[in-house]
Amino acid sequence: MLGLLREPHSGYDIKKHFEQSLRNFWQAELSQIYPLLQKMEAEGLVRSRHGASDIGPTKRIYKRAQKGTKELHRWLEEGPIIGKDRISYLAQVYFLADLDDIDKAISYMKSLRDEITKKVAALEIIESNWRSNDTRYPNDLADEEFYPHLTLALGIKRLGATGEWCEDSLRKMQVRRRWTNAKRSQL
Amino acid sequence: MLGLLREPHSGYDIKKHFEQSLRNFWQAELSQIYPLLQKMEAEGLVRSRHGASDIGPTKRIYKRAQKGTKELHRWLEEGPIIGKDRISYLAQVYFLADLDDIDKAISYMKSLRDEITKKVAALEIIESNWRSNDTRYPNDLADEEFYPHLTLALGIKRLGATGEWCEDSLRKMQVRRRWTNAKRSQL
DNA sequence: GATGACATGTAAACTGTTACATGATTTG
DNA sequence: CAAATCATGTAACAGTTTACATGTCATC
Repeated sequence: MLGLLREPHSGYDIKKHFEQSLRNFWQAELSQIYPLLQKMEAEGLVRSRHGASDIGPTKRIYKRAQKGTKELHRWLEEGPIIGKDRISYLAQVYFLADLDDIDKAISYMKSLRDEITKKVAALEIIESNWRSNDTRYPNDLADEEFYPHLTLALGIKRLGATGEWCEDSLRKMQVRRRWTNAKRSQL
Repeated sequence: MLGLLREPHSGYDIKKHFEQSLRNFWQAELSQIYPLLQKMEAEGLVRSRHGASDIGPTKRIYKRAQKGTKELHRWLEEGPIIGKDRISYLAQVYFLADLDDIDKAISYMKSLRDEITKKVAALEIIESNWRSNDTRYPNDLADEEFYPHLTLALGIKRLGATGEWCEDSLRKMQVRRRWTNAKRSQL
């Protein structure tokens, strides 16, 4: 939130940012955003003023205060925060054996692959649009756009790797299915 | 938790599992595990009995009930849960421009690369130990071990891709630094 | 007998989601 | 004027972490 509030934005605007550029690695609901903005204002990290909307009712526009910038920089200079990412679908994969049904496991993996494929395609469209709308993309972008580009690039790379893993896994699982069927027909 | 409780375990044992094989995609504290076990028992998903420990005080041993197995299978058959993973360090990367200091940004990325390198090395050691202790690894493993192997393989693959992205990003950033310095010396 | 690992829990604080509630403004 | 979007919020619940509290058993 502090990062986004380098430029003035309303809570509603912030939600749009979460839905657009940040959605690959962070999300937040309006019901979390509004109280947090109020809390941050009480703490002196941001300041608000009223602003007219181009379209729709008036907004409350927040912007980072000096204290907020200091806090943001402190967070950035702490170094990378890693190691706490949860991946729900991996928890499911981990326990697929419990179904004791290789066909169900394979169809699980296929639908995972399909979802991943969709997501990577969506990111690639974002990137190709960016590329065609800005001749500076990617290496001559201003810093404010270059770092977001890096996060997009990682999103594409990771999802691509995940898609390949799905295909690898499917191949391994299909081999196991043949094995199982061979055994069964021996009975 | 239901997945793990196919075999009987105490809360303390479950914590060990989270610290070992599941740590790459899921974690939980004892203070979350114990109340949850109690809640699940009240709901009839698991049953508990007392059990002696090899070492240390007696344990409360939980095991999945039929209802728990049903619930686990329902969850698995729902299909993949995706799209809500948060990656804190990407939020940091996104806003690195705010520091307005390419050297700080580069040292951020270097320390990210170092952390990723460490993690991938740790996973590779787990895998190579597994491989040397079990000749069936990976394709002839029993299902109960094969699916955990898949999650380990994805962990390695994703971290590897992330490490490559760090190196790519560092190269791009170093080019930008030279650019900035060239500009500065023109003044 | 001190230390550390084993073992189980509670309380308070914090974080996040879902549901509810309200109302303004724009567009068809 | 109906529906969609814009805009801001609260309340209840669910999930998670940190700190606190207690006690057992094995090893040095």
